[in-house]
Amino acid sequence: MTRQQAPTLRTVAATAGVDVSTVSRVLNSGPGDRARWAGPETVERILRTAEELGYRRNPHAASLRTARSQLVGVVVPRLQDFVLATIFEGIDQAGAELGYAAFVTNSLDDDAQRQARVEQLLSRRVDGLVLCDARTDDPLLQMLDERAVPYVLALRRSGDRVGAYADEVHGGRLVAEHLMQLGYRDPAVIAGPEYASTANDRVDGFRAALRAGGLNLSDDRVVRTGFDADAGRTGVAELLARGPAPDAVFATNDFAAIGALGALRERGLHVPDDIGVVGYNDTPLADSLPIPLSTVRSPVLDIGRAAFTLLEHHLTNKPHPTVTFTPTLIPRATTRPR
Amino acid sequence: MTRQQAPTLRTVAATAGVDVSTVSRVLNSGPGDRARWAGPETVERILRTAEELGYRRNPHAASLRTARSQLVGVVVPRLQDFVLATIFEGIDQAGAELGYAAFVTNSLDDDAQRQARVEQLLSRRVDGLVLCDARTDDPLLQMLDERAVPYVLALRRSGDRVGAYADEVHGGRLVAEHLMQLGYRDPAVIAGPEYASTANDRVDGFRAALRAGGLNLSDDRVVRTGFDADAGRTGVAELLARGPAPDAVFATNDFAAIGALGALRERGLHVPDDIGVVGYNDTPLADSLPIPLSTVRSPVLDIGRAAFTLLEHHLTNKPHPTVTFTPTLIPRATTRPR
DNA sequence: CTGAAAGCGCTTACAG
DNA sequence: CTGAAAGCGCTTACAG
Repeated sequence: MTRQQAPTLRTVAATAGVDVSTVSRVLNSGPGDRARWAGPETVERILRTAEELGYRRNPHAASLRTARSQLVGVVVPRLQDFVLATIFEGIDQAGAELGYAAFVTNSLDDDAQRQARVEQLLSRRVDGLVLCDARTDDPLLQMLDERAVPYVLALRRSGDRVGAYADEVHGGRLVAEHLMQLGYRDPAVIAGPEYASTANDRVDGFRAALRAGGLNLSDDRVVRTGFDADAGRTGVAELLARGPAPDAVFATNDFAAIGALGALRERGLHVPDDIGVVGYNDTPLADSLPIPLSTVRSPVLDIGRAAFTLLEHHLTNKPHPTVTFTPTLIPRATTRPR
Repeated sequence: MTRQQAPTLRTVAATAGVDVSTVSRVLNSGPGDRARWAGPETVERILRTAEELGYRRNPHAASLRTARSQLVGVVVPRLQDFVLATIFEGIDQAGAELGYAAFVTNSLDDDAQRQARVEQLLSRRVDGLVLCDARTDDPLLQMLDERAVPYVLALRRSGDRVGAYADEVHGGRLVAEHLMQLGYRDPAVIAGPEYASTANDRVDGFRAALRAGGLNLSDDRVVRTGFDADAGRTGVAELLARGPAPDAVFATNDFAAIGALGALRERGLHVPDDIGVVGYNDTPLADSLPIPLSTVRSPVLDIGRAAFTLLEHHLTNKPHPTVTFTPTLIPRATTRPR
């Protein structure tokens, strides 16, 4: 059996005995206003014929005509990262509900790669972009602004650009309050890279809450590394090299926290008895580790959904103000009362 | 500043003083055979003009005309799974090199969802599909066969359909040989769901190698659960409920292995002293766990790349036989000589 | 309420 | 080597 010749609007029109324009109008109207375009029995006949023939509109023809592709492009640092994969899923879900399809692509937080990926997406004629890899200072965004390309941000902020975010400052604050409440007095931070607003905001919130609680986070209690397990190991090594061990470590990412856990173990420091550890993101594994990890969870699926909605509002000239979601602290076994 | 009016072939043709057909032919030829379509200085002029005007072909117009979209659809069980995200990345990379773009979507291993996702992809007029969620018995694939939709499989097999796979039987064998070599004599298996060929093949290879080594894997040493950490916990509970503890556990997935690690710990069984544990996939975290996990690694990026190549060969009527990649054992701290 | 026509931006036989 | 023409499958003013 060979691939069936896909029926076109013309086929449907001929079979139903009406003009293609009528079929087009009926098929593109909601159940509510179909009556505006054809008599009830004509509508019924068209619908039935399209159904029987298995008609599907050719999106390329429609795009060509309307100059709208119903396609969006999503740029993430790494799709292998659970948080980003989930944000994409949210975008994809919300998009599908409105007839949009989404392309995703990895930027690897690399300038050249980001640039190339965005150009490819634009070549594919996406209607707009969701960028999940914004930098605090970001020339790419300026370029998009100049070219008037519709886009929104997600997760990572840049200036006061519109996007769907988690309240990372609040997240950092939750961690500090949790630690203070348990009696920790000398915490340290292993933070992600400077170009990510998320890492910065978490540290800021953490520091502010500590101060409000009468504690000071000195510079030698903060180390900036990356987002992976290796960063956690390096971070612990660095902190311990600087002097006496802190009584808790806040890693701004679960992977870094897990790396830290390993490094602490090698040095004979017991968690949570000798030292507390808190991560960020609530990675699926956090719950299932031999010592379940205390961490912070943000509603990342919702962030993805909201980002798409923002973009769609942008594309249809509706208001689309920034939205911010609130994270929650998930206390588990790597912290406990002292 | 408003979005620039995108230059079309017509603009380029007018500016260069030639016909659109000439521009089209020149732009669509490789550097080698451009000379077939225009004189050298004409070619040069066209290329320069297109460059200066920032011309990009409208892919929707091209698709409409050629009935080829240069789009492929990828269906994965879950993009949140590192292995699947990496396979997608391979497909996307290899596709981009040949001018293809890829859509990904989650099937969640759910029949209705898979069906719906595939239909959406087909509505978008993808040229073909890469399916990473095939089942041992799979009605969806039969449907695609009947409709003559071009597709290839990746990772999970179904019958003898063409795809890019890892030699999972070999992977299972590697685990068994590793354990026997270290002196383990009574291993158990926590296996993924029956509908996934990967889980079945790993168990088959494991069992065969054990037998070759004079060991027998009895039925009560095998428990079938799922692919996540919870499955690992449940698996351990089930195994221990059946009688004396095994001296090793092979979980066919790292997440399950990590869940197992947690459950063993709660029961006071020390890894690797009391019991060895081996996972599968070499998840990023495996290396960084407090007790680094022994596991098996398959070249999943290559599997993704190969899957795309297979599909592209299919689409262009070139031979495209199944390809199989060989996994490697990564011994770490959850197993050791007894 | 329905139809006829134009045109979106390409590619590709067909001529010359 | 280059051009003129047709047509892919839609949508949308414009008529009536």
